[in-house]
Amino acid sequence: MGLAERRKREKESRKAAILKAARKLFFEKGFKPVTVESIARKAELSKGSVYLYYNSKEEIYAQILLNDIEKFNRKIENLFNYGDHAPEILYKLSNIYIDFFLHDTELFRILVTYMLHTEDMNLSEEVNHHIVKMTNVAITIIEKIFQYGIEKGDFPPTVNLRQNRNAIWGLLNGIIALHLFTGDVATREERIRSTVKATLEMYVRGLSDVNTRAKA
Amino acid sequence: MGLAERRKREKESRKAAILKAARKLFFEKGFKPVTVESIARKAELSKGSVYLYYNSKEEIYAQILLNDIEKFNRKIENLFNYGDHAPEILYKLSNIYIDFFLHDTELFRILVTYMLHTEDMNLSEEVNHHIVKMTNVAITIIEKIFQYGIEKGDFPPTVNLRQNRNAIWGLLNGIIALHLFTGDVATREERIRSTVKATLEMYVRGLSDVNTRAKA
DNA sequence: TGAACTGTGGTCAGTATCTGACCATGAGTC
DNA sequence: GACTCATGGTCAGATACTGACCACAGTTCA
Repeated sequence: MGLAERRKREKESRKAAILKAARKLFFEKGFKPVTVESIARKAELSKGSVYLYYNSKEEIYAQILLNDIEKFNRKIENLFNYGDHAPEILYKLSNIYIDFFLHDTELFRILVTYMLHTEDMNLSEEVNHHIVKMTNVAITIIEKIFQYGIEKGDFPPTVNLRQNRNAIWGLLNGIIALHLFTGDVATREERIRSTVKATLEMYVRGLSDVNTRAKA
Repeated sequence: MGLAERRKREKESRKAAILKAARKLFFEKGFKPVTVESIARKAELSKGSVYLYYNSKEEIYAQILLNDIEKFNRKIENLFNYGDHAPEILYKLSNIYIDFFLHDTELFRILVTYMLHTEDMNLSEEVNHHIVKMTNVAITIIEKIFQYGIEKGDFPPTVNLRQNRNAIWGLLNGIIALHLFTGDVATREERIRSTVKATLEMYVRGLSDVNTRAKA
């Protein structure tokens, strides 16, 4: 409650307004079609002011990614704290991951592009770093779920961590991609969630069958 | 939702912040002891900025008075619209008037000073004008209530409008003044309201008695 | 009584913040 | 390969804000 505090508050409020405006536009149109001028107008500022708070259009984009990734990390932080069985944790993680991309389809496009090793996105090292980091976090957590599942007896001890981790990661992204870019938008969420759910159930059943058959 | 609108909004927000800060300080300490610097600090601005929005300390004060007076006027606007009998309207007006000064005891002090014709407040013509105007509005409404009471048969047609108007105005201010500046603050509101209520009831009964006795 | 002191309303030169015309560049067109 | 167009980024000028400073009224004290 002072003069300096007020100015600091207003500065942060400006930065947040720019980010909020940019997020909406990026979400609607993607990266390239959004002009800095349009971000400025939506944030009720001039273009020059936008450059007072961020050094480039890309920096704005990177900041949005960073925020989203942090939010994702916070959400998966507690996955193991509810005493769920491994398949349930796997299912919860999938839904968090789906939420994430329903909220930011553009990020998914970047992620896919990144995974395909194309360089035409022309993203900075910083942005790339965030994406890599997030990808690693997600992949690592899947591996941890399998590890946990083995320890708890949900999965047979013979499952190959790395192999299953990659399989889940692949099927998750594959299903999301398939539905995110095709079909009716209105039914998209429902289609993704139900397909992922069914596929995961099938997959987990398959894991146990292997075990059962091995025992028989 | 545009750039110009945002700047206008922020300007108004600054003016409002200054007024809000000043109101609190004036209410606590009166006019003189409040420094412009203290208003600025409470509004999280510098003194110079305060002078960007208002030309003088007195102008700030006048603006607060004006706002309060306008609020008062809005409240009494509908007094006649509920089909109440004249004594009830009189009672409601009294309570609005009491609310007004419980909210701004300093204004009451000014009003009393003004009514005593002393010039030591050194208020500008503008401030004086507002006070006169408000006083006139209140006095006029009391007279109207008596007029209305005669028409509706609540009061005998023989009552002298001007005489009764002055009497009510005097007793109202007298009771408020007595309790506002004496006794325990905690019980102040209750003391004022109950005394005014009892006095008004007595007064109205007196009016009718005159009528009854005249008829007998 | 008047010199010195004190406190505060009001000023203004300096600083921070904001703006949009302008420039450089790259993509698309013929 | 010259031209047009769109847009990311720059910067000189405009706007908003700050606090040291001044004038002066009121107070103290010899």
